[in-house]
Amino acid sequence: MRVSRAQVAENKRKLLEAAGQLFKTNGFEAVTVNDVMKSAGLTHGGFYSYFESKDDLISQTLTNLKETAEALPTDMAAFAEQYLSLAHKDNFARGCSVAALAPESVRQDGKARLEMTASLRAQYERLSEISPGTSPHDKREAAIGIWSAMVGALILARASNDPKLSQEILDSTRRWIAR
Amino acid sequence: MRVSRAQVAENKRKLLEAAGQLFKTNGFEAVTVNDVMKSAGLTHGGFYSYFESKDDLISQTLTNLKETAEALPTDMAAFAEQYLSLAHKDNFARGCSVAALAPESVRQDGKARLEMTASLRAQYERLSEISPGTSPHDKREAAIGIWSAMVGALILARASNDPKLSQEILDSTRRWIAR
DNA sequence: TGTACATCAGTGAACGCGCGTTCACTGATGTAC
DNA sequence: TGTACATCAGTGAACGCGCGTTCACTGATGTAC
Repeated sequence: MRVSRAQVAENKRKLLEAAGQLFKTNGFEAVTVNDVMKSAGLTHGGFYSYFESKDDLISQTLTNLKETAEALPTDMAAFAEQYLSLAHKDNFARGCSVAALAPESVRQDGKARLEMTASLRAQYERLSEISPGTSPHDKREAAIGIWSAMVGALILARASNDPKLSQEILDSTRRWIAR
Repeated sequence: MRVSRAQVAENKRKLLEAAGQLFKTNGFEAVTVNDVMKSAGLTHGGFYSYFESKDDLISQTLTNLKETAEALPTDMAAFAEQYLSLAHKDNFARGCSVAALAPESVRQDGKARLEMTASLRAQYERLSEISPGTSPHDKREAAIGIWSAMVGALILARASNDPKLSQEILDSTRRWIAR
């Protein structure tokens, strides 16, 4: 049955939020249209009144993740400590979208690639402001190097099935960044 | 029809090599059993005389990738230059297994995780030997930090759909590592 | 070395299953008067 | 404000398709004598 405009807006918000968490946890392919609809309390048939296709859902979800990203801490050491923590390593659903989805975005269509690239640019600009260095050029170079190391460390710590090695990867990378 | 033992060994070698390239290029899920068999000139039905299941193929492929990994350069700067190149960024099939498959291995079964973890350990030990630092502890910490940055940079450079940004990520990370 | 038979790698049709997508229908919402 | 109708979000069955996997069969290889 038909539903109010407010309900439609709320459903779409729920769908995009659920999709973001599911995609970050299980990857684009393993998450089904039905999974996403169920997590908003709907049935799968209604999917196409919200999205044109699964590809459309993916690109809209990436846009949503980019727009709802929380503010960046103002201190690099504090940001690194939180980012390179065991808690973040284990929390795929609410964790970094870039670490979770950048590797998969390579194989997605143009819109998804575009969103991911925009997220990267935004992150480099924000990180440049709190990066070490005397010139804007040096600060940006540091921001890029630091972001490579942080994303790499999170991905590798997650890939390890040995918690001790995961911890060592996070800790060593954090100390090496600050060297 | 039956085939000689030598042919069986050669087929298995071909299958594992093709699977490695296909998985690194398209991911575990997108590559079908049929894709792998075709690339060795066989039909899909024969798959199960070589592997127990697709999961078995995945873990055997990871073992094979680890064992057939080329030797590590003896110089960190030379290694970084080759690893952080546009050529490597564009060459998924023959490129780094860790950057291509570590993000996906998280969702694989125990054997695949085990192989990936072993690959990580081996890489840290090899990189420790050519890393800067005065003590073994410092060298290992540097090796871990450098490997995080290299893998992260390759993944992010691949995620970007703007070649200029990709190049900047690779170059800046390389310079930042050597700072 | 040659022959007869057992083995088994490979083939291709078939299976069950889950996926993305479509569709006819329902009934509450939104709109026109 | 109240009524009559049009709209459309949501439902659940159904679709076509491709996947991993199974299976009966084929015929060359490997083995026993």
